[in-house]
Amino acid sequence: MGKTSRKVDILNAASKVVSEKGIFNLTLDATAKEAGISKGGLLYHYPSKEALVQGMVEHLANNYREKISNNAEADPVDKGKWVRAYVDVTFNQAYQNKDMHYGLLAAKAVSANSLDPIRELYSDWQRKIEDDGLDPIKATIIRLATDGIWLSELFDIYHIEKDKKKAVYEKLREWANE
Amino acid sequence: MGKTSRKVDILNAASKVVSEKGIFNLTLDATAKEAGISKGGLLYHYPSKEALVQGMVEHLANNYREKISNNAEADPVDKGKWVRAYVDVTFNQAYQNKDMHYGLLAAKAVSANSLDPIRELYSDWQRKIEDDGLDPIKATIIRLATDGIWLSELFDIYHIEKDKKKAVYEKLREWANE
DNA sequence: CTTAACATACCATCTGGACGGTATACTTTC
DNA sequence: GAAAGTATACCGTCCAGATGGTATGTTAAG
Repeated sequence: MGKTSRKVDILNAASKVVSEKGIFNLTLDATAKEAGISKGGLLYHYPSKEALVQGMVEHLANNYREKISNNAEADPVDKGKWVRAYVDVTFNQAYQNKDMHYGLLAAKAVSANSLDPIRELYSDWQRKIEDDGLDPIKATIIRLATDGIWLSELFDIYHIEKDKKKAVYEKLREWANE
Repeated sequence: MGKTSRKVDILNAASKVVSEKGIFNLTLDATAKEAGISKGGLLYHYPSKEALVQGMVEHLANNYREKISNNAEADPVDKGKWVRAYVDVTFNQAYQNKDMHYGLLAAKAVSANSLDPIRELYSDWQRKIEDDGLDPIKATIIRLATDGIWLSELFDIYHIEKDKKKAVYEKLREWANE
């Protein structure tokens, strides 16, 4: 538990508030209380609610970019490495804390352009996935299916059993190696 | 343009508010104004905001259930008909008005259990899709990829070009016929 | 005349955020 | 090296406006 910066503390607190109490209760007061500081202190770091949400989105976008990037670069095989990285990270590394979920929801709720960092991230990935040496349509489908898993967890819509999730994962991985 | 019931008018108005101004501005006042009635009138039909959102969710769940059901029943081939219905409706019929999007967002924002009708719907579909005569894992992947398309439109995260979307659609359809 | 379908007026509460202060650390000046 | 100035990181209070919901009309239909 090294010392994290106060800014990151605040972002984590905001995520926690969204996760526990929903978007409508993501208030400055609640976030400040969760982060253990006052509202004034919070507003010092993020001068408005929109700035706070912006901070959440940028933080998680950077996290994901780095994770997937690291994964792809560590892959010894070039062909399909971005697709595999996308699948692996989403299935196995993305959900310890559900930052991405809550950040996305908050961003969608707050304003249209607060999602811009995510848009950029996705365009980038999509380009890499299409240019990954696999059939672009099949690669896109692998990616979309991965997003589908993600959607179901985001909205908590239906629970896919562990075994089935694993089978899906393995099939997608298999396709990403062809 | 037939006369729709006032209740449905209100639900459409609520959807429109969410689409144009975001979840945070889905207020009773705004919904009433959009529906052309007073707040008192709105509260006569939906006695609370939660009831209003509940109404949105149930309405769209019924719509979708019916659409997919009709599609599947009209399919002359039994094997894979639910998968095809799911793909077809999501790709081609679901987005004229984005009810599902806004209803889902509103429900997720308002309370956990307001998503229950959607959960039920999805469990139902998943069961049918797995028991559709295709390889269950492949059928699930087709379904997840379809959901992925849906996610990208819901969050307006990245725009998939028309041609590519069509190619994805055709590949998924092809798989649904194997 | 009764009931359904609204409208109007009003209220208690909450929220974003502006603001004035405080304590501490760092920098510059003499 | 001490005093003065300045920047950083917070705190606690206050307020205007928005919001959900209630209470009380009013009107039209049957």
